Amino acid sequence: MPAGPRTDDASATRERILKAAAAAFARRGFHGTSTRGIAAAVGIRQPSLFHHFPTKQAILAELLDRDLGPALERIRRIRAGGGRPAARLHAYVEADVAALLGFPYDARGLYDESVLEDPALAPQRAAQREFHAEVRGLVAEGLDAGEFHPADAEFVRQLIHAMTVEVIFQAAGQPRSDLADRPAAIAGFVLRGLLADPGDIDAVRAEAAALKG
Amino acid sequence: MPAGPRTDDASATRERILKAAAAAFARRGFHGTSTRGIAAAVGIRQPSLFHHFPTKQAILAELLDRDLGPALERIRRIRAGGGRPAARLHAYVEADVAALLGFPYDARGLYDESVLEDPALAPQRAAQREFHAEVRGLVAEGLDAGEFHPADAEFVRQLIHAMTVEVIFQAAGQPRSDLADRPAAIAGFVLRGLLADPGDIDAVRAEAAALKG
DNA sequence: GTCTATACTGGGATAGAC
DNA sequence: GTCTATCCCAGTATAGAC
Repeated sequence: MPAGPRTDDASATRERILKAAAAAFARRGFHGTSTRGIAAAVGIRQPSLFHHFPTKQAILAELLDRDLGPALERIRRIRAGGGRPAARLHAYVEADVAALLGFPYDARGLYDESVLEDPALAPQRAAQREFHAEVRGLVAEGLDAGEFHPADAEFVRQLIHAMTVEVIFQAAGQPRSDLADRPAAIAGFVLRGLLADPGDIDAVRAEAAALKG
Repeated sequence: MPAGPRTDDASATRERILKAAAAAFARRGFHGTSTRGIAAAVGIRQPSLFHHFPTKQAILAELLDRDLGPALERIRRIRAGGGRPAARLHAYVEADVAALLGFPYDARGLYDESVLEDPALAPQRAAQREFHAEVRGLVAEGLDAGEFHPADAEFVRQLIHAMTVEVIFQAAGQPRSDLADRPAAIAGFVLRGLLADPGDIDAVRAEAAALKG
């Protein structure tokens, strides 16, 4: 049990650094954010940051890990389960949007710039690739089954990604209660846009709800 | 007629700077892009940039102007015209996506970071606000007419924005011929997602086509 | 219109005291 | 674990020759 007052303080500060850094990345982008600015927001001096993280990139890496890890787990669980592709995609979009809204750090700045191309962030880049491949695979299943309008799976994946991410730009500064309907709203919007047979939407929604429970 | 060989060279270099800067902003973001990098891509030395643009921000400002000016004109023309809101929205999305695909500079890096908040870019920020207000107004018309699923107009506007912008992330490095169907594909996707009556989509598409001609 | 040389600033990271 | 002091580099922008 390596926990004690000193450890608690340290991890609390680490947490505040992650929060402040995420907020700053969201506002100014990674390159536009200075370690001095992060430190000021936390209430410590700039060099003190480096007691908690070896580099500025390491802060970003940790934020990415905390987002990507659960995201990968979610999509893999859904892909491994049963149900028709359209229902599983609906369930995935709902779960992903809900997770983004519940993410305790501001995720807006995490994926914008191509900071991921830096070799130091290769693991995170790889995780993101895997995640995208899983989503694309799920879309491809629906296309192969003839459930969706014919389209390029990667193109559709990007549209879905754009919409799920968009919700966090809305979320900033809004009360949670106003956003409770977002997961279902976005999943519904996506599926209505995709489904070859529009009348199918209610059945898909019902099956997706069953998959959740 | 202020044109001559020297002027041609100068404006040609200006053009190459805009292209190179846009590509760099897309890859690294505004803050992640150095004037040295832009100059190297153009094939001149870093200080020579400042003969063509007073500051690095001025390069971004010009790129924004070239995108926002026509975009505002497009949405205003559509809003001033007739037709039911759903058809006009379809026509707008098609026109906007087509324009983005035809934009001669890489637009991916132009709106990501909140560089627009800098006072030096206040005019561009104002233009963007106006543009958003027009789109939101068009969406609100459709909502008021009962043509769309009930939703927040600003939320819908952001979803539309995310999808139209997403296309330029796809466009990078792809042959134009593969993208010819994108405007119609995205407009169709958006309208299917929005329409309260899914069976309406063909009528909307037909009226949108008439509006174009 | 582009060059070299350079001023000046801000930012990431280290050293070492407390 | 945080501090002060400081190093070092990258980046924007200017001066002035050609």
